[in-house]
Amino acid sequence: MSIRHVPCRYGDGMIQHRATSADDRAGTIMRAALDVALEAGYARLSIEAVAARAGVGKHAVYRRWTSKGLLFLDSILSLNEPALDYPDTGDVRADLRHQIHAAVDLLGAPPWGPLYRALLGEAQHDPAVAAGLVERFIRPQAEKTEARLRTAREQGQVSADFDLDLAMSILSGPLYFQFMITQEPVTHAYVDRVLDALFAGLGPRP
Amino acid sequence: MSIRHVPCRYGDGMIQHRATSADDRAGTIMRAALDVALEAGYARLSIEAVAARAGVGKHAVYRRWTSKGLLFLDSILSLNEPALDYPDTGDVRADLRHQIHAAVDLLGAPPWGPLYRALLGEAQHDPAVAAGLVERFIRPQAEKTEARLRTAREQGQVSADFDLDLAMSILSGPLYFQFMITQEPVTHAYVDRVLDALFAGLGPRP
DNA sequence: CCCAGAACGGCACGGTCCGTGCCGCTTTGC
DNA sequence: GCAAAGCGGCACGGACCGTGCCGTTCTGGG
Repeated sequence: MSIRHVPCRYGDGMIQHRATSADDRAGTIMRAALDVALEAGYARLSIEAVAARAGVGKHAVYRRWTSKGLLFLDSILSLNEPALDYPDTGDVRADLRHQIHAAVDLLGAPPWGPLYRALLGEAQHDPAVAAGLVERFIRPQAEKTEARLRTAREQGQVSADFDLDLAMSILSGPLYFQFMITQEPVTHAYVDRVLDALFAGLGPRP
Repeated sequence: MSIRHVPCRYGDGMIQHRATSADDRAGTIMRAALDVALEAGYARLSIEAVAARAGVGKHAVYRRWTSKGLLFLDSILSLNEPALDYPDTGDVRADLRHQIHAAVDLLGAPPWGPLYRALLGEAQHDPAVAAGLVERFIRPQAEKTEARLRTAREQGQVSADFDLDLAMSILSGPLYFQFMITQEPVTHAYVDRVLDALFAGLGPRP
């Protein structure tokens, strides 16, 4: 059996191409990219190194991805697209805490933490990577966050005035700040302190 | 008159070197780096291009900076180290708003916005750049923010429970998220919405 | 079943930029 | 006034880039 024009099985960063059920070349290449990045660091991730590691020609890479950044984006997302959903136990703070702890455990610490940081760095230089990252990872997460907070707001667990469009920025922003700017570890304790501060607000309470 | 071992006149990223009052080579090189970055983008910023633009040999660059990232860090900071102080009018929200608007105007929009984004991207790949950026720009800003909020807390304008160590993360994090992750414009209106949400808090008000 | 076309691995190429030597000259500071 | 250090210019080997061109293998429509 053969498939023609596999519809972005490996993401929008990929160029469409033919493939068969036996065509694991794209997967092989992405796995090789992760291997090289894990072993040598993102700085030494080159198309040549990936092709050599995967045992394919450079054309096989260039035919599928237009840049190293998009290859790396697909490589990372091919592993982590599942998970990171919100539970709904009825207690929004507990649910947020639980989901953010899971996200931080996955993306904030080795082995994936350094690679996720490198991907975010690449996004600062390559608009295509930034767009793909937002479209395929950040926005879906933002929508889940917004949905969970909307439910909570209807139940009176979140201020009726709260601007849901800002939810992702306000909840994740401080954690990304810690991760990307100060580059100190993002611990569960830190997440908890941020959540406490955000729910309480800066303004004085009567 | 001559000076020996100029003490980091151009920042910690620089290697110590002799200089005289007539030695404007470091300044010339940094200005050339900014010129090249502004004209061609950070991606095409190479030591060779900077040296050629500055009219110096490559050694003159390598003798002063150990990496392209540290040269770029010094170049950016050499322009923007002043300003960005907090006023104290007695109204903490107005003061925060005023200072953040100024910071966003300077670093969030052309011509410096794209270069600041590139610098933050470089910091994701080069720990020395990240460390220098935090030490020389982020931490001083954090301390100013903390100081202003401490005063406000003593005056009852900020919740007595608020964790001042988190001030910079919580106030700046959402803006950096918008700037680096979604890469949408950081407008004054956006800053105001974030401030409103942070002061109100997520939790329901009685 | 066959064959045109596409993808393949391998190789080589010119190009850019790296970081480092060496040369001969100028500036510096004891 | 002289040794040392910095200087611009130049050339080098090396890493990767992105792109051609081989001859081979796979694939899918007729």
